[in-house]
Parts: sequence; structure tokens; C-alpha cells
Amino acid sequence: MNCSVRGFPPYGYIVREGQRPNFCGFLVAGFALRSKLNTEGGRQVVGIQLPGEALDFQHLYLKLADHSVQASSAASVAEISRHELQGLIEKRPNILKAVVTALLIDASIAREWLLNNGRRGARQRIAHLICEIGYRLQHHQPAGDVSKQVLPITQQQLGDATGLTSVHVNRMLKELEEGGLIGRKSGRVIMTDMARLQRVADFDPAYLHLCSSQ
Amino acid sequence: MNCSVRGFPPYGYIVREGQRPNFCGFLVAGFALRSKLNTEGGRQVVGIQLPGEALDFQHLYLKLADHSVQASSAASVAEISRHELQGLIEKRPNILKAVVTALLIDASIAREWLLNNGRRGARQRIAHLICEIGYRLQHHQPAGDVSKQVLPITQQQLGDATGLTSVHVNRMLKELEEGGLIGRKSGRVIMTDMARLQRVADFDPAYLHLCSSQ
DNA sequence: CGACCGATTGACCTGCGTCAAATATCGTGG
DNA sequence: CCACGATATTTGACGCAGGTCAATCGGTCG
Repeated sequence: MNCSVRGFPPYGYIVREGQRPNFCGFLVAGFALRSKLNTEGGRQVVGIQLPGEALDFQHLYLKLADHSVQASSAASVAEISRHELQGLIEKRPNILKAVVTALLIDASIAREWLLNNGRRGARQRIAHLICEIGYRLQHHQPAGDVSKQVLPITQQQLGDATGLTSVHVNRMLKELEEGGLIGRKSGRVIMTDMARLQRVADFDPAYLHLCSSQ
Repeated sequence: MNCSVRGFPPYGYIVREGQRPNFCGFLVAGFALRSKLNTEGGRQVVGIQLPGEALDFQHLYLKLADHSVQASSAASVAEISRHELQGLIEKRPNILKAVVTALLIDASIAREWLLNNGRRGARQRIAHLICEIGYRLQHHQPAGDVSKQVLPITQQQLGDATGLTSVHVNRMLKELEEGGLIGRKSGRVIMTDMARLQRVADFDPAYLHLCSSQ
């Protein structure tokens, strides 16, 4: 199998909207954001990818990328040609199942984001997203202690993901901190009290399907 | 192949959130909505399905449904057991490709909805959704004339899909009508001027991937 | 040290929500 | 065909969550 690893700087584009990607990438290290723009320049983050996750199944059988994928920190990406991956899927039921399951989970997360951004107020909305990132981080590194890590997302990015302005995100983070629900470190978030935050956020991890693939 | 057709009344549940669906459904006639609820009872519509589309690929390899699917008019649904569909996918590359492509398009639509609901104002947001429904209707019935049809969605449902209240949807529809951008018939929307509406809505159909599966 | 990007804060404004009442539409049974 | 109830639309008055604008602060990197 032909597979190489490429490095990306922070803000480097891994896939650009409108482009035709010819390989499928897996995030080996670092973090990435999926995003779209409207014509007025508004940016919406439509997904967050953590180390170990796939980046480009989205375009496996489609001609053009409908959104961009961008490194949000220094990142390295393992690449396999799209054609080769298609071959693997058709021959190996295990791989087919893994790929489709990953796609289904991504879609489930997008739907939960729709609910979150559409039907929760700013405080809950931000708290919910923080919970999601915490859960997913923990799942990827069961040994690590999320309550001591600085989350890999800026206030600007939190705003772009929740449909809020960074100014308002800042106000809400201040409140959450004052309530003892989160910690801060030079402007970034630390999940010091997952249990309480989860209650405030109306967060139920079922949609992440962490241990429920069939 | 074992396949039966079932009828559903308006508002009948085809799949319930939290349930384990054991079959995959195809909408033969009528319309369906995908939706999720938060704990305060807020409802978010996360997708709309038109005749001819698949309803349950979402749960092909996942244990539990993360959202509900509900008929929004009288509907009939052709069902095939999930197990049987899994077998077909593994044996027939054509079917695999069709199923994955449908999933990818659904996911692309969800991402566009995130952008729409997060980064556009109420007027644009509603106009955009109307454009999408019009485009998809037209694609499913190339012979029909969308500009004469009443769209299969209520103002309440438009609100649940865009993250707005039905009251505000009503105000915006009134404005759109006064501007000559849409028609109305007993409270429902008619797309009388697709071209102009599209411009107002910042609508670009690329994300529907209507003719761009690989 | 200087430049730059992100976080922080305050003052002010507006788009959309809330509440509530009136009106229209549709399906059902008499 | 009409009366009725249930459901959806429509409208107005009012309030607030979150946006906008702008200035300041802080950390990081060359």
C-alpha cells in the first residue's frame, strides 16, 4: 500500500472547498477544522478533527469538496490515494464497515451541532461544544487526564463553530469560569468540572456513538 | 429480495431517536423530516427527505438512532432489512457506491445547513432553505414545474429547520412575498421566482452534488 | 524591542423571541 | 352542505440575547 505522511503548518489547508481531492488523509498528529464560507465572508466551522481521525472520507465518491479542511495547529497527515482506498473498501468488509461507520458518526455529530446551534442559548451552546471536545479527546487518549489539558481551540474558533461572535464567546467563558464550570489558561479553556458542565450543557454523549457501532 | 411497502400517516414516526432500527426505508411517496429534541422540548429539524430518497442509511452500522424520522405528509416507505442491505453492499460495488454517495450528500447538506443557520440572517436563511427544497424537488421530477407547486413544508417546520420561531418565519415570508420573491397559497410557499430568490439567498447548489457524484 | 494576533472589556443597538389575541384552513361528522 | 374543533397562520406590542464598534491588554515570535 502506497502511503506517505505530510506535515502542515497552523492554518495550512489540507483540502480546499471546490477542489477535487485525490487522496484520503488521516490526522496522525495535531488538530484540524472543517469550515465553509458565505459570500459575505462569514465563516462557519462545521467539524473538528482530532488525532487519529479520518479527514477525507467526505469526498470518497464526490467530485468536488464542499468544504475546506484546515490544520488548526501544526499537524501531520497520512495520505492514501482515493482510488486505492476505494479498492480496499470493495475488497475488505472490515474496512468498508470502519469507513462507513466513521462517516455515520461524522454525520451524527453534524446533526447534533444543528440542534446545538439552533435550539440552545449561547452559554449552553458553548458548554456543549466544550463537552464534546473533552469527550472525544478522552476517548482518543484514555490514559490522559482531560481535566488538566488546555483545549485545542481558540475563542474565535469556538465562535465560528457555534454561530456566535468571539466577543460573545468571551463573555460566556467568563461567566462559565466565574461559576466554576471551566478553568482558563491564557484565554484558552480547561475542562475542570466535566460532570457539572455536562449538566449545564444538556450534553448526552450518545450521538458520538463512542461504543455503539453495531 | 425481501421488501415490503408500509404506509404512514402525517406525523407518523418512521424511526424514533434511541431506537434500534432493523430495516432501511426508502421514501416511495410523501415527505419526511429528520429531527432531534433538546431537554427543554425545543425541536430542530436536521433534514428533509423527498420521494425517492433513502431514510435509514444513517443507522446502517450504528446501534441506536441518534434522531427521529417522521412522515410530514401521508407517506409510503419501502423497507428492506438492514442485514440484507449490508449483504448487498458487500457484494455489489455499484450498490456500495450508491449508498455511500447518498450518505455523503446527506452529510454535505447538513454542513450547508450549519453554515446557513449559523452565518446568515433570518431572511436569507429561509430563502436558502426554500431554494434547496425547490432544487431537490425539481431534480426528482424533471418534468414538473416547481414554480407552480406549493412546497411541502409548513411555517412551523421552516422555523424548526432554520432555528427560528414560526412567528418570525411568518414575518420574513411576508416580506419575501411583498418583494415578489415568492408566492403564497393559504400560508404555504410557492417558488415563483427561483432566479431572484437564489441571488437573495446566497444559494449555490454545488453542495447538493446533483450531478457530481464521481 | 516591535509587530501581530488573540483575548478582554464597555457602551450601545437591533434582530429575533415572547406573549397574546385574532383569523384562516382543513378534516370530520351530522 | 354546514357546523365544529383542531391546527396553522397572521399581526402587534414589547423585551432581551447577542451583535457591533472600538479601545486596551497580553503573549509570542522574529
